[in-house]
Amino acid sequence: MSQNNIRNMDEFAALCGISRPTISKYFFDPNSVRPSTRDRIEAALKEYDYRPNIYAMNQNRRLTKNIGIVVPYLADPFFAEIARVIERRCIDAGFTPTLFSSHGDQNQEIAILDTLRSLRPAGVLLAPLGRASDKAQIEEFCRDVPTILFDSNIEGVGAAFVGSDNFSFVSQTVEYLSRTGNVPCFFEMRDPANPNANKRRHAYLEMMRRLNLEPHLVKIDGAGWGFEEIGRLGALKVLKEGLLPTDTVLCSNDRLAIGFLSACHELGIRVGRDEDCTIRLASHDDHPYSRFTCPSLTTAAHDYEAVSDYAVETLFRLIDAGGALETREETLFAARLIMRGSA
Amino acid sequence: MSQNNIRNMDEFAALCGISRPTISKYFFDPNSVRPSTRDRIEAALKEYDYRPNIYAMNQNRRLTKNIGIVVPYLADPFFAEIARVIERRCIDAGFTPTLFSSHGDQNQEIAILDTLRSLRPAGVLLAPLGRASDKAQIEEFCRDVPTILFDSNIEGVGAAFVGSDNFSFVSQTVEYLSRTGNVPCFFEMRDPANPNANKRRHAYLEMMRRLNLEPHLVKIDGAGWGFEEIGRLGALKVLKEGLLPTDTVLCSNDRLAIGFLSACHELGIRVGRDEDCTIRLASHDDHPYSRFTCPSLTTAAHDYEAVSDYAVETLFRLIDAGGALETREETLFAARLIMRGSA
DNA sequence: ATATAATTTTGACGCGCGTAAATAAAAGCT
DNA sequence: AGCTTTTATTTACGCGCGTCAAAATTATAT
Repeated sequence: MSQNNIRNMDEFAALCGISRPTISKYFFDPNSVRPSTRDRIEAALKEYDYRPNIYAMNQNRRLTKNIGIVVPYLADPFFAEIARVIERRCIDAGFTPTLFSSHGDQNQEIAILDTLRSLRPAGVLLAPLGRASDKAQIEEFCRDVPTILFDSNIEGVGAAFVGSDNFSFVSQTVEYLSRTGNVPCFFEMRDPANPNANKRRHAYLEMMRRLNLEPHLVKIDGAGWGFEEIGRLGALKVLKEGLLPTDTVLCSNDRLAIGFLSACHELGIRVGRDEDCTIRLASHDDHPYSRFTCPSLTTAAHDYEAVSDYAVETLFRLIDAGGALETREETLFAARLIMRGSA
Repeated sequence: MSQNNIRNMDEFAALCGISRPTISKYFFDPNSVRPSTRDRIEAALKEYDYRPNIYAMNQNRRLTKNIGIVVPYLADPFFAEIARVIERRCIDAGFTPTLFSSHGDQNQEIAILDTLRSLRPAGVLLAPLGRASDKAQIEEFCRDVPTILFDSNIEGVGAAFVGSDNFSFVSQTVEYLSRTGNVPCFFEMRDPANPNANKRRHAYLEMMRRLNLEPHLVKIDGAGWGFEEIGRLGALKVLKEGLLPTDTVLCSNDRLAIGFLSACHELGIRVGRDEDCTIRLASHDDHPYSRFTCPSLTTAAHDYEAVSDYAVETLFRLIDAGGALETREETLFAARLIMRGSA
């Protein structure tokens, strides 16, 4: 690779022996030029290591190759993991993804949408904060920018929603728990930040109705995204005051369950299926850490790959379709029960 | 806020009654214009909601307001947390941070540096992969782009390094453990990905020498960034085969310790200070989950805030100084021992 | 009020590339 | 070979803003 003193596309085109508009076309889509010219360009590219100025490119293109990925809380490894997969898919498809985290804060979420507007992305994959989101702002954003919602739905907003089927999660855990032991109570935050939490509560109630069992909701206080600590404090209170209606607890999500386990350990309460255990605990999400808790968590797992892949795929369809799909699709993927030590 | 049909800075300048070059100056640095004009611009800004085109801006500016943040592994909440703080500081200082994760992969790290070059950032905060990094490439990058290394040092590379003092971590845990019980052995990966691991091993050996105690290194196999699983498998092997030289284990980092705890639970081994416990376990990092493990982890904590703040502050100094500091500074922050249940 | 310094305006050019239309060349087909 | 279709070239303009120099204005100090 020789020293590249190439300042712009004109010079590179000259070195290639190919006209600048063709080079420009190549960089927008390598497949849009004849294979023989593509080869010549790529040979020159190898030799001279030229890269077009992205600012000049994006300024004038109808559509950039940028994709925004927004997650509500990146310190949650669940979102880190899903973001990783999505990022990979975007890069492989020739896009430039940029990752944003709202860090659980409404203002940050709005600020991100603002930043995203000026990035003029081809599309956005947005996992909203949920209850804490400013829905009007998100709706307005989605009108201007082709957006797929994932993980957490907002009715009617965005071109499509891709997520997990909360009923599938809860039905499996409830069925399993009630089949193998006592009736599960449902442990959750009183004011959950995420709409999935509400769907899970309803699913629990519905499943209990179907099974002809009496439902018990255990609601704990706490706000924000520090679910482990909220779960821990809530569990401490519930356990100390003997408020637990049954010996089988189904947490709304794994992070609450991690806190619950921590509380149990503090109080010397053994959790699991063994004879010396007094509580069974199960949960939902298959959080990356759930297999390392003590005991490991029985949980219903997201189909990470399917959700990520389908969300990305839907976004690409949306982009190809010029920014609008015929109808707003909602796609839900089923959960997979993972039986581990805690129940 | 009236409907903004403002297409460019010219139109906005006309609406302001201020010349475009002055507006341009304002957007580069609001303090560079007279307070009275600043007020007029900001009043108009409120009314018309104009935002300059970032692509046109960045194309022509000598220096963008972009800052790149690169972490080796975002699914590790430790990095997610530090990235969050750094991001905040950058935004508050009027910069536009972009977050990248190498996801533990050398090729990704190189690809990120490549992307960063074309972003022409004012500066970069880079936490390298460590052993897996292509040092030559990073070195070359740092010659072109003002870069501060953090978390993981590469000798002589970058304008400065800001991180934690590994000796401070290990000296405190070793001192505490050996004072309150049996001599600790050091539990680590045979080929650690991160250079901090090597520093910690040396610190352990040095501390043991000073205390006139016999050191024991317990090296386990495994590659990659799935430390919990590596720790779990390593611990299972060590515990089953009775290879543990003492009842006190000091893990190189919390994620290994989380895996270790998981293994202990599987084998029915109780960990902690209580009488019925057979192992004491301590570690380093104060991972966000370390307080929720069972038992909670005694660990040495990073001064997250100090590291983040000083890294950012140093980067700003570097940018102000035009991209080069007089000498390469290495700044290390001391750890803080956090005593919890595991030791 | 006057001199001086600081700020703003005017006018103009350039950045690197996208894009469009007309033309030319190449490829594919019969 | 002659035709059609596809692809590349030529030429030219525009995007939105940074930046520069000279001129005009405004603020500050004496």
